[in-house]
Amino acid sequence: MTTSTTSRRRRGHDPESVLHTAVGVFIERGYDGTSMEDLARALGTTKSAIYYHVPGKEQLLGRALDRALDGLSELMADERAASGPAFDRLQWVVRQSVAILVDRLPYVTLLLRVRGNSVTELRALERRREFDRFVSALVKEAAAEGRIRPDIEPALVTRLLFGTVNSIADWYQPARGGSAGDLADTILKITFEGLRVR
Amino acid sequence: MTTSTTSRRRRGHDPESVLHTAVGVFIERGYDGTSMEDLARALGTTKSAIYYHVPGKEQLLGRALDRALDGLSELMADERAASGPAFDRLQWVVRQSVAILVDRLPYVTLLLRVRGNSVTELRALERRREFDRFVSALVKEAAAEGRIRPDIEPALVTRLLFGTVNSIADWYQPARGGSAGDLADTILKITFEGLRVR
DNA sequence: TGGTTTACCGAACATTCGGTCAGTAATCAA
DNA sequence: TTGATTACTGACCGAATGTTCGGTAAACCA
Repeated sequence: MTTSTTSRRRRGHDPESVLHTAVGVFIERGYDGTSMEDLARALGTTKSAIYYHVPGKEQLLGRALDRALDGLSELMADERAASGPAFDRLQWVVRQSVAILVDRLPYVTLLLRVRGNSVTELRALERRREFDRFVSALVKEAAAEGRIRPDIEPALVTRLLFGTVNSIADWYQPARGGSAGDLADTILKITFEGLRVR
Repeated sequence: MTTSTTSRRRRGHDPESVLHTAVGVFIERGYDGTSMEDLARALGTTKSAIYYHVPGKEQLLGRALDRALDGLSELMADERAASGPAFDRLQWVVRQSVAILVDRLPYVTLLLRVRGNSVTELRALERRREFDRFVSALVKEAAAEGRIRPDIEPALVTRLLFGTVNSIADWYQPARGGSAGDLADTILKITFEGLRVR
């Protein structure tokens, strides 16, 4: 046996490892605050070596955002988001969103910070808005079913519900925090049953 | 009467108006994504004119962050956060936090995006952590009182509760959304009573 | 062994960055 | 009227930015 997995490669990097490291640095310093020199340092190489593996800084961001967004797309395409009472589907979507967030943490973290500064970011924002509309419709249905409180606008419920979910990205550490399932349970408990003891 | 308010000023800008505009642009494009040229364009002046009124880009950020943090400091110093049952104090702190967020929206928005890239940002993060500890202690007390559910870690409750509150900064538009008081009512309803109809 | 490909290096590119500075027109108090 | 102050302008600075390119050592295939 020679060195690594398949089709042995002699040294260094590949597009995947560059992306992985880049996303980490992007999160730490912000995308705009990260220079290619910063990336090179984090990878232990030179700027020009990076360009051998990936086409540039913005494409690096684009690939990262797509990983997060593909997760959400798969979620929306799932049959479990399409059949049954809206209330149950909503809970399933929240649970799955937590799972995706934890599973693809760095990519989703990056997505949540995008503000639309470039074509890449604008495209990502548009795909993200699609998911928002999807959830919003679910909340509206669940309200129509009479299963969630009718005294708060569905649009506001959606925003606050996913504000809670997305805030995970600000503090979750895979090593310390519990499993994604436990975290989802907690979030569903708080958001649907409330904090107060009764 | 000559021109404006007190001590008439002939043309243009002052530190306050520069800060106000700068914060808007910082939010739109991100601090690192904003150049002094961008600021000059937004102000309808030149880069060098900006430097007549303010010492530089980072100080601009520092002043903005201080406005947000001073709000939180005043909150912590308030007597209503210090006496009475922890449960009531916690609700008061949440309500006040929403009020500050809405009242100083652009400054708080900026604060919530800080990651610690410079001395200015690190100082801001440290002050923000102080507030987090303050809230965390309150949650712990309220749990000890038996008024909030005991089956979720106080630290996690704090994070999710303020994840919900802080998410306001991502979508609230003063012109459209209701008053800060109404918004706080809604948030307290959802977080303490839950979404589910019972 | 020889030629091709892979994976890089270092230097350089044009551009943009935050910031400085000498000069100046307009307004001010005296 | 004059001298000082205010509020700039425009040219410029060195450093840093993302990206390109000519070269090259090592590994590969024949």
